[in-house]
Amino acid sequence: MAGRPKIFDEQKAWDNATNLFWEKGFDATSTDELIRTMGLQRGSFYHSFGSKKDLFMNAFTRYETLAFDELRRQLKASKKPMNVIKSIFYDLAKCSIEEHNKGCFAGNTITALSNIDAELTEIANNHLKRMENIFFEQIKASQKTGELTTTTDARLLSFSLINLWNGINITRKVYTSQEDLKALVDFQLAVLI
Amino acid sequence: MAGRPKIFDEQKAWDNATNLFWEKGFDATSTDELIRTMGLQRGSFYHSFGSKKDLFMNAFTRYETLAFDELRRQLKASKKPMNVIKSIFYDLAKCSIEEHNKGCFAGNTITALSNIDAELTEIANNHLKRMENIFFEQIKASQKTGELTTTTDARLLSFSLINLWNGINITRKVYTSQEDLKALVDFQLAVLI
DNA sequence: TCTATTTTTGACTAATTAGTACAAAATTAA
DNA sequence: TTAATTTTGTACTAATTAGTCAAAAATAGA
Repeated sequence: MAGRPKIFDEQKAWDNATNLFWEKGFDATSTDELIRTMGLQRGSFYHSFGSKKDLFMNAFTRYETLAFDELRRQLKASKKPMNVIKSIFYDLAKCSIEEHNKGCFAGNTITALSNIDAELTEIANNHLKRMENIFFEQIKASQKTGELTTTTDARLLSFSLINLWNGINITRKVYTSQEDLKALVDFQLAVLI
Repeated sequence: MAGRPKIFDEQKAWDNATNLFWEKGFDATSTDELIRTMGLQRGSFYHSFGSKKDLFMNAFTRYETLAFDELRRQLKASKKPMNVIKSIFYDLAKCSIEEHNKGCFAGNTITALSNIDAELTEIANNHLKRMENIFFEQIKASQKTGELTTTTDARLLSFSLINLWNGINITRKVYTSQEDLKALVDFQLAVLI
């Protein structure tokens, strides 16, 4: 396999594209800005990444894989995996204003595109469903091991958690106080006993 | 005051513009589509409504006034005003898929524009803060009258309610089952005793 | 060195965007 | 009837949009 070698940093190009899409959303991110941010030329962009939509889908999938692999690794490694899940929410509360404004990549996408692009909406929908399912599986497991003593239905708890996730990712854009957000998380996670 | 009278229905023009912005968001709504939907001509549009952004701001304010006036009226008229607040959430759970996909006008706006347009984001932020404050005032009042017996801090409860609102308005786009959403609302509103 | 393969480069297109200009038509008060 | 006022309709602009294309450049292997 010969050919002129790529001169841009592929990992960084993906990271920068993901970050830009996450911050500004699919529609408000122009190809011009993507190309600049990713550090390549117009032709190379379309040659290497297909189209703006292709890039978004692949960037999202890459982000999802990285995030879930890491979460599953942490859950497996922990002796109290429910604490890993709880810390997901406490981490949100600790974010800076810039991070607050980024919000949830999936939630942002669904909100912006649910009446615009069915394909991208479905990808983001599936992400949240997978996340809820990770919560569900862990809650069920922790109820078996005794880490959790609550007898509340695991599905209801996981559904409530994904809803908490969705809520905080908007609420923290409006209310940036870390103490207030922490108090909210305390209050909401009190059911996980 | 002389002058040629308007031939388009002003109320309906506002309603249609609001609805379109609500469904598709500020950026994804083009002036072409606005003009068509509002039933007027390009010249009349800019003459009567200024600019796309002016129209959005005025449409949002009009929507906000209508919604909050109605809510305050209901709270005043009811003997159990906390039931009015509870029904806000149960009503969300009962929506059709199309209504689910519309979501919250304010939440949509914040999500789409928080890194794009500070002015429109602030208007939508204030809307959610006002809503949370209506919750707060009512909870405080109902704790005094005895309608609520819980001693949980009124601010924490109202904060939790606005977060529930934000969450459900995304969650219901992903999980459209009315029973599941009702169960979530039941579970979350159990603190209002 | 030659060749096949791949990437880079930058100018190009066609469509869409928000907004403007302005004359003609319509309406009403005086 | 007329002067004042407003809407209408349409052609226009300037900027931005996503995406295309062909030629030049760089490599590995024969």
